[in-house]
Amino acid sequence: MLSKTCEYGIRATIFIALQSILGKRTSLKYISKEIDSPEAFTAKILQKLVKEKIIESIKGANGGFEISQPKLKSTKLSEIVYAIDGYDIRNRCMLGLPHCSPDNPCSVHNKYKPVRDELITLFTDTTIEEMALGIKDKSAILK
Amino acid sequence: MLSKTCEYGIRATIFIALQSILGKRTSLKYISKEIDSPEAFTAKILQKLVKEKIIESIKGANGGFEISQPKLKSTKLSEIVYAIDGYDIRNRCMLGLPHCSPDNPCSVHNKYKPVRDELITLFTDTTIEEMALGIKDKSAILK
DNA sequence: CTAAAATCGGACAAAATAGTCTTAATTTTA
DNA sequence: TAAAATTAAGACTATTTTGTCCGATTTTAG
Ligand code: FES
Ligand code: FES
Repeated sequence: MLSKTCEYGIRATIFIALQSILGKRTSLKYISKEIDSPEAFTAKILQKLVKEKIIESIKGANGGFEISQPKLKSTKLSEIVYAIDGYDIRNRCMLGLPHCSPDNPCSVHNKYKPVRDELITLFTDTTIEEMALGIKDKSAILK
Repeated sequence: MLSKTCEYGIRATIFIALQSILGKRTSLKYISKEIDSPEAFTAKILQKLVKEKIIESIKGANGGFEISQPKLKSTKLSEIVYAIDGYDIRNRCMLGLPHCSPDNPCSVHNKYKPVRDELITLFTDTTIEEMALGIKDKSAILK
């Protein structure tokens, strides 16, 4: 479904968001500890998310990662997914045919399309803040 | 979502099913041509499907692959998926947490679970015959 | 100014997935 | 019976994904 890279990226973003909501900046070391991910690998993913302007990084001592208040509310889960895994998921054929389309459908297209559409809706409707608040009020976990 | 191995496996099974409906037995060479897949790799996948008793193979000249009439109707798409990709998809956490459960949900569990359930329903409700008939009546394609 | 704490960037390594090749075994047909 | 057509099986290779390591850069604190 999602690559491991993307899974780590989403969990890291949620944790950075949580800390930002609490008014704190957080470090790579702490992030990878709290989301239970390999530190060096997570560093690479965070670099990507910084380049894609989903999170912000501050170098040097007392540096770390954070997300601005406006972005917490405006950034959707879909942006993380597309930044890391690309747009392929939006119109990939479930049976691997080169072009998924209603004109040349595979044998499961008509059943799969609605499910995939719901997944895309989930991605585009869910905000980073929303996910982070789930962690804050302890109705969800990160590891 | 599904591995390439699984995609090839499903497409191959659909094609074998179609030929069986038409009363014909079909060969590896023809299958990989008709589903546009690498021949040697497809051979490996078919071996697996034979072992799992989803398709039958007949060795020697005029040999090939086929599916019995009863199995065409009784075998579900889910059986192919589980045989090749395993049961993981049924309860894998979208964010990669080690155990997906409603007791310890990740930040998207409540939204994702229903979508995943629909996917599983798609798998368990769809028969091989149904998929093959879509190819037969030209309402679906295989490559 | 210097040392420590942090991210950045690129090369490298390991593991998983995808795919190939060669030889053996089986069956039909000439 | 021998050749041809076919699947079976195992070793091998290639590619992609996942992950590590190290040195450079930036910033703060003493
Ligand atoms: S053509 Fe296969 S899912 Fe659309
Ligand atoms: S816990 Fe993440 S999808 Fe269920």
